[in-house]
Amino acid sequence: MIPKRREEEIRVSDSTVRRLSAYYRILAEFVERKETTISSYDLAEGSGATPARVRKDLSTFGQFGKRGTGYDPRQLLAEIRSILGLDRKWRVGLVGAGNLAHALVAYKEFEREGFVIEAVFDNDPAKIGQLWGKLLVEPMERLGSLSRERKLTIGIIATPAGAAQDVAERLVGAGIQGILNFAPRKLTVPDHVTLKNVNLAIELEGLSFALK
Amino acid sequence: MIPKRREEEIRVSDSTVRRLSAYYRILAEFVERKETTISSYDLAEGSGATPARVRKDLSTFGQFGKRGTGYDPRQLLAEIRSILGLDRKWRVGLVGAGNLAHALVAYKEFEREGFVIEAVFDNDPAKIGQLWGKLLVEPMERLGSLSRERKLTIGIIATPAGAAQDVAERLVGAGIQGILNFAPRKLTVPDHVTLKNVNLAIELEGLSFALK
DNA sequence: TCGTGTGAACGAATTCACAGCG
DNA sequence: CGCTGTGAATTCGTTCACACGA
Repeated sequence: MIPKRREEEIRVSDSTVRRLSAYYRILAEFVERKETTISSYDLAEGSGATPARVRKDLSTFGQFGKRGTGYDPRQLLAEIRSILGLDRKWRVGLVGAGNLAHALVAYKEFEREGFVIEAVFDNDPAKIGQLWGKLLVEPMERLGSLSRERKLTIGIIATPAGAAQDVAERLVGAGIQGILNFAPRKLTVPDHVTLKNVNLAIELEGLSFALK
Repeated sequence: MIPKRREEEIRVSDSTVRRLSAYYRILAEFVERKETTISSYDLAEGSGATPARVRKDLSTFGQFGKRGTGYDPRQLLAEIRSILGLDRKWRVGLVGAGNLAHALVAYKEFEREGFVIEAVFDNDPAKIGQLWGKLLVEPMERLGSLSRERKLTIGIIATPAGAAQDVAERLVGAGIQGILNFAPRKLTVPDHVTLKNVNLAIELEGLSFALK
């Protein structure tokens, strides 16, 4: 209802952002089911948080609820969409045209949230020129020119570990603002570029530790 | 050097486990390069932690370093391998034979750390019977019998969201101990089964928030 | 001397508990 | 009354700083 003024320089932790993502998905379900209210208890149950935590998270950004009633799913969904920056289109370039890239291109969730893969690059002649849906697999040489031409803002690295740092530098050189790295290698990028890493092995190691 | 007695019921946070995974990879590089020592500063730099944090993390499990010198990479690698439970073989069943599954089967890191994919399942007749390297794509009906036959302990769900809960229940029924879920759906499993979720969209949403 | 191991200090995240409002 | 919004209390994770031993 009353969003907080943006200039207050709110500090938001990484875990808060991850929870907002979780709330976002629960809200989408509630809207889908045409529910007219949702409580912090509902959001807590679906996301694994506590009701107090949910309310604290939301209150960071404004006062969106009605006391005694709860939140309006449709409205809160819109608020969180805006908070997460999902109310705009993100043009994404995907580097490395392997199986993981294939999976990412096929991942419906991305498009739904405004992440549109606008280009796929690889340096394997056997892959260059392949048609992936509407996308043509492009040679690495075109990364710079196409990034600018198609106004890409996010790059996804889905190459083998050995190529990752080089690819990151090319992406930075092409003016990309954020990088999502799936290669199991620590990358170095300038401060003005945001880097997120996903390491599939870490999750399995977490399971291994828990089961041991 | 002196590992801590295990019965002390040490509480280890999720973030500690994730950092141990990071140290593990740095140590593997040091061993590869035949370095004879590694300090908490080296481990901190490579993992994004602080030296104090590294030492605290390690001291949770024992005293592995030499004062004034550092740690022996080979020895510390072995310790962490044991702590993470990577000193044994984990037999993994993969459900859903799509592109993501393909990527996971091809992911070299898994095998290297003891995670061996022993079976792949799908319910699509077009996929059943396909040969993936040495693996035959099996029909879902065989999940129970094959899980037991091949002593699978971990199940990976790489199906569409709609099938995930059903698959999880079949895995639980087949006696699996841990589940790694890639489907964007909240799953319910009994307490004795460990569940880890990986949601590819969450990471992109984090980027979106940071860039907005 | 150098870097570990660790209690103590600190800061961040979470939970408690209740005032406030529909 | 029911559920939000939020200070206060608490728990948990991190950093500091230094004693200790190689």
